Amino acid sequence: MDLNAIAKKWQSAWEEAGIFHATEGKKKKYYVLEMYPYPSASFLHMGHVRNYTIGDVYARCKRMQGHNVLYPMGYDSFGLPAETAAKKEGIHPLDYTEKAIKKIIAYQKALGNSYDWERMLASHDPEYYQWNQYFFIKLFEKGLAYRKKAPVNWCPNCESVLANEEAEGGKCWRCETDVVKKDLEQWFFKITDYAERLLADLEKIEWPEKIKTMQKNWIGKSHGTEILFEINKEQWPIFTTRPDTIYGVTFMVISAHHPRLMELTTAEHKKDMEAFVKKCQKVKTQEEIESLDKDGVFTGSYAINPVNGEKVPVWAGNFVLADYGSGMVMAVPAHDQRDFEFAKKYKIPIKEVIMPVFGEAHKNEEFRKTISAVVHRKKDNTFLMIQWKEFGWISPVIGGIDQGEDAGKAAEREVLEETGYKTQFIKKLGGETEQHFFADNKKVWRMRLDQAVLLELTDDKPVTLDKEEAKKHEVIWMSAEEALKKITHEYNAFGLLQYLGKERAYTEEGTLINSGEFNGTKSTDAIAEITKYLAQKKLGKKVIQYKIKDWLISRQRYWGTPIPMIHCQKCGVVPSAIPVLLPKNVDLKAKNPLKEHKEFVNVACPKCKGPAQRETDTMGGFMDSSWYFLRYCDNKNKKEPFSKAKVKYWMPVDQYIGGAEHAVMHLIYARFFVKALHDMKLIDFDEPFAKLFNQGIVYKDGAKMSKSKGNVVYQTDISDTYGIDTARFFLMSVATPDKVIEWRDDGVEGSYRFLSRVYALSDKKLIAKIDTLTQSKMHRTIKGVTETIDTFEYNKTTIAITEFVNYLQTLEELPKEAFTTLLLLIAPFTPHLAEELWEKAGQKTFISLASWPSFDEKKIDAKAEFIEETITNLTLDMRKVLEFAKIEQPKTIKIIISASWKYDFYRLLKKEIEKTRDMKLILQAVMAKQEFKQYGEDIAKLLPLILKDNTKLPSVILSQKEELQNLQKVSERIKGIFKADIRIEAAEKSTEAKAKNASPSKPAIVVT
RNA sequence: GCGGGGAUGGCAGAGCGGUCAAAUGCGGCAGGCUUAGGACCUGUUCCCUUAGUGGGUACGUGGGUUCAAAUCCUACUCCCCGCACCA
Repeated sequence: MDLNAIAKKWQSAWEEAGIFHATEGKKKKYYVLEMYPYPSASFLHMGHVRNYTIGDVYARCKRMQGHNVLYPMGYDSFGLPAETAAKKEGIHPLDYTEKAIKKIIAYQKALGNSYDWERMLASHDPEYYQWNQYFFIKLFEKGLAYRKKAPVNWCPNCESVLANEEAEGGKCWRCETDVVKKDLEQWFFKITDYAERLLADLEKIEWPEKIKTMQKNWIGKSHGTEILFEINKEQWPIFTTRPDTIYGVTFMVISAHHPRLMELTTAEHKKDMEAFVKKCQKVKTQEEIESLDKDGVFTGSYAINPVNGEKVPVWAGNFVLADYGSGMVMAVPAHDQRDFEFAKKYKIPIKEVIMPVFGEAHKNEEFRKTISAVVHRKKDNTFLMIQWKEFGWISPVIGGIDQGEDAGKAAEREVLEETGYKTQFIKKLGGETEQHFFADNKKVWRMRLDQAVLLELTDDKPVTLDKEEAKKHEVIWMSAEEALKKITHEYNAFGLLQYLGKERAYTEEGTLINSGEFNGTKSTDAIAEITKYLAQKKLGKKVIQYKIKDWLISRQRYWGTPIPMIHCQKCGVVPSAIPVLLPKNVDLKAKNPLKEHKEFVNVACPKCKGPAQRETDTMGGFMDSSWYFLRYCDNKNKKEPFSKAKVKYWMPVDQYIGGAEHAVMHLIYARFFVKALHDMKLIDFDEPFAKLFNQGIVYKDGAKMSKSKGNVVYQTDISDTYGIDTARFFLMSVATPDKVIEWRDDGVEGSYRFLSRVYALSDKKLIAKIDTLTQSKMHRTIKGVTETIDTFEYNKTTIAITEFVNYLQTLEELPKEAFTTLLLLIAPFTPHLAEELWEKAGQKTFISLASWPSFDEKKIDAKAEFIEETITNLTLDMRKVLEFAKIEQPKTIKIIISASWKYDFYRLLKKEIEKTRDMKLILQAVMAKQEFKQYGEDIAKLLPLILKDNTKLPSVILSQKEELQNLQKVSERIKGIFKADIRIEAAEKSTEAKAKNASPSKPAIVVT
């Protein structure tokens, strides 16, 4: 079996016959799409092989199931990697890219995927990117493309914009200069206009929940209130989700990147502020941002709190985002952790306005005066102290104490002493774990997150905490929630919380205090009430905020689609005629090659014909990938991006396949783009991808395969030795395709051996007739394969196929139908081998175009399979007995069927063996799965009785009648196997069974 | 910190209330075939005991629900993957 020769043979046969070319037709379409790759010039590794195979299996299966399948491939060929690689190797990006595409096509063809190569596209091709420009202008005309200032990475030394990759660590990749953020005019798409629809329409699509959640978080809808604060006689809006804390505002913070920051900065603070802003402008690495300390400078201005007229200082801070909300926040240090940290650092007052309370007891005035609780919060231990009037301080412990008794004990004591309370340590309670409790009373609370124990100590002896013991000591077990309710209701306790430690903010809900007329309101209610109050005074309103930002499309790079705009002094920004071709003869060493290219830049204004300049920014690559799936539908169209009719036929993509790393960027942009085109009436659907599948990554030595790490296994490493079909089959059989897998060389051999066994089957004699058993197994396999392919559970598919092959292997002669069915089922996985054997079996057509076999549930004959299984087991057992009895050729065979406990069966057997060495047969009837389901109810009824006797479950449940019938068939076969006479006798109930009274129902049926 | 997904035999990976000492593959062991090795075939592979029945311990840890739990609930621990100073 030369799998490489076979692969070559069929790959050229397919290509010659052009069988994977899809044309629009009447058949039901199915669009399978893999995310188009960046054309790298290096070999494909096993990760690529896996990704592409996942799609190909699906596409092939759908094609065989009678769909008109569109399965194209193309290349995301614009972008920084080509530019960098080209610079490194001194070749032009165009030449580099085209060479790379040629290479990758060759590698991909060697995979044997059923791509329609005629629909290939590459985004750097003017035939493609001119339509980017077309759409750009469309979006511009719709007001969805606009220009505004935005920060870019800027190297002051090179005077050049840097890509994020070039500014890693905040240093320029060329000169190591510190990179700064600089505001430049940039192009944006107004994706924010679509935020709500992008969120709502997630309901419409079948995507992994994980991706949907990521998109939801990315869009980040939040309901809140916009509140106007007066600063220097001017109203400044801020956004908050916690208007209930407005009385606790002790300062304001404006973002260091806020465009109007300087307006608020008074002369005396100007110098400090400028230094601060400069400091904030430095590009930070991710780690730096994470560990960044709150930092700020006072502006010198004051804001007036609209609800109480309080004057609070306005600070500039590094932790406030300029482009979320209004770039300024009201700071409530008592109830927001960030504000808290800032306030601590700059010694700004902290004013508490939310009081944590539990239950409703706080509404009772009397308890307010007499009962209080203290929460002491430290970084890791939280203690709740409750004082109630009859008992004094009680210290329940919430969490933490088991891990570090000493720390817990010390901290707790500290709290108690701080409150002026004399503590008494009650020694450990409980069994193995040391647990500490404090109390001076006859009641002790112990609390751990979800449970609380109230111990009523009748004397000073420690009590254990297990339930039985607890009962004796009147210990009450309850959930924390219940316990708190009990405190507030039954014991009339009430928590007035203060933060003794002042180490962190209280961000939970509670009741308002120090909040004027809103005192006593629940904080959750206060959100609405205060918003309403502000709205009435025209000082605030309810608003919805999204985290999603407009899509920055501009790149200050050469290798991308030129933005088709012209800047004219007179007419402003004017769309250019298209296509605007990317000039090839540029100085690639220049800081910005397009800007230096005079003929490109200097043009006449399309409106006034006066001198004007072309936009030199290019579009980011996500523009290309936002509509390439539409272009596949009509990739040769020279007049328009696509014909509406063709797109209408093929779109939306039925099954999209790609990595989860695109969860937010590409997958949101494409959805936005399609919605925008839909609104322009260019297409009639508004979601591009009906179903999405995320494949898992292939790891090796604990890391993702990558050239730089040197842990790459290339396509050819495996295919040279074992053939590409082996690689495909192996990769699909290791795990479900969405799982991360670790590459291991040894498994491949197993797959190769398996394919060899499939190949060996083709040497068996094919017969026309098919027996019921084979037929049953066949239909079972078809069913399993069909269902598991559909849900991408390919590893189960391969198992179903393997089991079928194992069975077929046992047959002397192969029913042709079974064999061809096997080939059809395996064809999506190992298409070349399948074609070869298909041909060998005398078929004239391509298996790739053959019809998928259908299954008939009725043909799955559980009984036949049951009998077969019985015989197999029986034969094995018999052989063992024969060996044991040292008898070669038995004269008679006595069959004993146990329909009952193994115990009884083997007693009988033993007896038989002792009685006569002529006994030649053991039969152990094995209960099939179906039978169990069928008789499950009866078993359930019997169970309590059986269990009373401590007896094992019956191993066989069969009706007597059915059993006898099956037995006849079994005996025939056994007779053949052992070439002996067979006698079947009714068996008597074993004496042992009787003696043990193993079961009240018929325990054993012995037929001899 | 927030959100999502996990933890199963030497390894990978199914199972998701009774047929479970747990599919399948890899690896290990023994036997057959071979001059030998490889390939292939057969058996075996948690522990104790057996010719066979039998018993014990097991699906991250602790509790719970159930006649019955790898499977359901609950808490904890650890791992992975996203997002992250979003007010």
